[in-house]
Amino acid sequence: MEIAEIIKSDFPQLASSPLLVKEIAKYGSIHHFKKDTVILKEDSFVKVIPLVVSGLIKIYKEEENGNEVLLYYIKPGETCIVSVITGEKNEKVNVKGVIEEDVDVILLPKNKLYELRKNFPQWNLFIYNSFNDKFDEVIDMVKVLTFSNKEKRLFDFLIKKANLNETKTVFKSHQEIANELGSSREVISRLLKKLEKDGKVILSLKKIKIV
Amino acid sequence: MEIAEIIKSDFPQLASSPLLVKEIAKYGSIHHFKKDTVILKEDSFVKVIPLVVSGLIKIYKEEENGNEVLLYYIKPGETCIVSVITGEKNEKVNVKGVIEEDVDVILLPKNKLYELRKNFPQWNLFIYNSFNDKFDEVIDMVKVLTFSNKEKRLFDFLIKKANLNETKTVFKSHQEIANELGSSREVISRLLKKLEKDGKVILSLKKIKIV
DNA sequence: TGTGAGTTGTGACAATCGTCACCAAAAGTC
DNA sequence: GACTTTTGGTGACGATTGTCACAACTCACA
Repeated sequence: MEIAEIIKSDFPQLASSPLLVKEIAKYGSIHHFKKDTVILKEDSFVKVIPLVVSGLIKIYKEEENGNEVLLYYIKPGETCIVSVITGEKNEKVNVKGVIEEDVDVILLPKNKLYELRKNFPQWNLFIYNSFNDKFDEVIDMVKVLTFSNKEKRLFDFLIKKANLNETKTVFKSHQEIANELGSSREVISRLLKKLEKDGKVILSLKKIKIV
Repeated sequence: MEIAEIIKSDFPQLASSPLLVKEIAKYGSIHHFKKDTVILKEDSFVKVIPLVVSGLIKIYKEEENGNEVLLYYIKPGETCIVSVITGEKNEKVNVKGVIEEDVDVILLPKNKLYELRKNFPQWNLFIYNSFNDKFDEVIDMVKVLTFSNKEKRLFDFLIKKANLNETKTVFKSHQEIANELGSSREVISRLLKKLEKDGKVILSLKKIKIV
């Protein structure tokens, strides 16, 4: 499929400007990345801006000691605001981005950012919206972390993750979940067992179905 | 002092464009707000965008049950990104903003936002920068909330808050701190006592000095 | 100078959660 | 099929933290 067609169907906010669509089609290129590919490396400079067409990208923060904190996922129809902002500012990235499920992305060269920002208000609004969405997500995370226990945090995570696919199922091991939530495997196992007893999830190997 | 002068001395990023300074001077107006004034109300629409000249604004999220979560402070030289973004999007605000220390602000009418964004790349970059800064702060908060105990969280908070004035002193009661950190007064008292024993702070009534 | 509201100190207790230890079950490998 | 690796289950224990209870202190102001 042509880039212009993809933008029109998957990025409605950008599609409202035919000139902008043309511009993106002209300078963008389609790429495919496989699961576990690192697409954002801490302390590196951004060269391209991704517009996610399919798949899922995980953005998280990694500590010196190997700990990680999940921040959010980038879904189809979204872009990576960290890339956009650090790209515009010519600064180093301070989060990590990894392909969670194979993605198709349109990549825009970083040096086109200024032009897009200057000439296309729709682009700017798209960025503002993206920023707003992710900011809200992270703020909500702060709220949950402040007032809720791990069980709520875990359940919130499962709901959010499960909603990203049709089967309402999370395909992850307890260890993987523990890593993303900054907890330990044993705790996650226990809490999942409790959620199962309460009829909220159904567990099987590397597979958690939301009831 | 003239608005143009203030911009030039306190908002270097904006001052790089004389035309932009002129524009802000033309449509902005200086206002003073006293401590505890609510300047951002949840579920309301933004009418003006503040550029903080002096003082401090506290941005936090309030729960239904009265709980609050401190998100960040807006210092002199900064603007309120939540206002900018929700202003541009014509959406309701979902956080609360209260004057923490008497402020002088330049207020810009919301309907000038589009023009500024469209005509002045410096404005846009200023907004991007502001967004980036606050996003980083909140992300860091997620990290601390995930991996650190209350003592670290409390000490981080004190450091950050104390650095906003020259005396390295936080003028707050234990109860107020507990509210902002989503904890209880007793816990904060205990931890502060511990910090004092460890020689990290000096306590007196409604006053905590960082050593 | 005495009173009261607001602020701080602290012990006791329970719930939550991280960690260690060890086992069981499932999947992959030869 | 035997072995190894990965994944999941669970008891025990201690540290952290929220809560209740109650005492003590500080300061404004009458």
